[in-house]
Amino acid sequence: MAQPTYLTVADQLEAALINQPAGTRVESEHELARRHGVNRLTAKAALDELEQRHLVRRRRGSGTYVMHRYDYMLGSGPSPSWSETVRAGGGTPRADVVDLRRRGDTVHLRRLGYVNDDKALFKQSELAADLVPGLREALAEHGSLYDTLDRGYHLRPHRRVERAELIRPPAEVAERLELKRNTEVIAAVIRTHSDHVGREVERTRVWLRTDFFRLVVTFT
Amino acid sequence: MAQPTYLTVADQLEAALINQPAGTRVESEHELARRHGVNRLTAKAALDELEQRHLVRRRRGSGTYVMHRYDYMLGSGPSPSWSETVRAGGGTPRADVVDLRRRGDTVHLRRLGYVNDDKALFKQSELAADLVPGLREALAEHGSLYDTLDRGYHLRPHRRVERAELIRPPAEVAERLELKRNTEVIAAVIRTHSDHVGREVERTRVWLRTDFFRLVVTFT
DNA sequence: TAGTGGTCTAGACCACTGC
DNA sequence: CAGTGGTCTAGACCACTAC
Repeated sequence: MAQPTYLTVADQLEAALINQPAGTRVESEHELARRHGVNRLTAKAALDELEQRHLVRRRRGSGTYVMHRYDYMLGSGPSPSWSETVRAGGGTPRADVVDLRRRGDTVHLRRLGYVNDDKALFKQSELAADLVPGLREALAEHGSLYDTLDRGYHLRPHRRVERAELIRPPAEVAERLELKRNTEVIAAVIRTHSDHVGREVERTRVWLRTDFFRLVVTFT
Repeated sequence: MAQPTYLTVADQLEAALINQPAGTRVESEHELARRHGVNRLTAKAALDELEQRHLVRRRRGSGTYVMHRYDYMLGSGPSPSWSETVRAGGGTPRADVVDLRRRGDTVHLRRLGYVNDDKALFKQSELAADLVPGLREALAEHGSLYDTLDRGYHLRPHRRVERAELIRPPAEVAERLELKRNTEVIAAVIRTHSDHVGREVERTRVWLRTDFFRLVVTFT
């Protein structure tokens, strides 16, 4: 054959899945193997191939599911927040506070971002404590940090990206995002200035799983 | 065991390779399997793991070799060219003209970039024909396109990145870079303005293999 | 030609998930 | 509990590379 069996199976499956909504169940390794009359390892190779193409996600004990990927847009100008992008693409974003504590003049905030209830990103922010009293409650009310600074504290926030890159994640991030050993993440550093009080409000580092997000950078 | 065998083998091998120069030969699947008393597929899984971590490169019929990865830096300010980065990291960059033809007012240029004689990137440029007469010879003399515009034509070139992203490559690029089906590439669009003649000189699209380069974006 | 990695089979046991 | 994907074995044939 011109092409290995597992790639033929993968391509055929990709064509069948191309218009399926995210979360759709894909047939199991055993079913796929039986249907194509191949060994289970060959069927597994096909599904692993689709996972590497970021088209499906595989979970031990559960199954294989169709994935959608969202563009994480960064730019020298204003760019949409990750949650806006996810919502625009038909997904459901959510963010949970993992840790929030004050040390001196700074509030340290850690949050986990979810896409359709799957862990997708981790954010670590340092905020000027005097500008954000009662942050936990304000976050719970407004959801995104940007919206909280904007509508909760009326700070007229202005985001500025400092750096973005692909890296092998630090141990804590890998653990938090339940990453396999060999996967990279998108890492970005973002500063937010308040046009209202004329000071920097916060500095955020964010790490995003590359199977949920695709990095797109634009310069004006 | 707390960890699968192939990951233990991979981690042990990674530790042994961490300070080896690029191009160093790694033991074969058969040797690795014999030395650890495991099946060849388990040894293969370990080496594939290291390949996914971008630490080695595997070639059928030849062997497994230590890889080095270079940062591809892009920014709103001036950033080093890929060849500078490679040279600074101890590698040897080279670029070959694949195709060069004139259509109307525009010169279409296609080049392949090599790192230590391995195909690593593909560039496609459109230049203002009147500004670069005898381009082929000038390129052969100066090497990099930027240097050619600068020292060959004295155009005082000024590079500006327009967009950078990670994508599944177009078919032609995948073929030119000999990519496996599932790998993404760094894609960027760069425009060069001539401060000397006050016009745009060229527009380049470049695609880089992610096993040779790591995308790093900085904003000033 | 000898050695490499790529693919494939037919089994097996396991950890984990969801009901 | 049944079903899922993760790992592992012991084989085999093949395409390709380097000498």
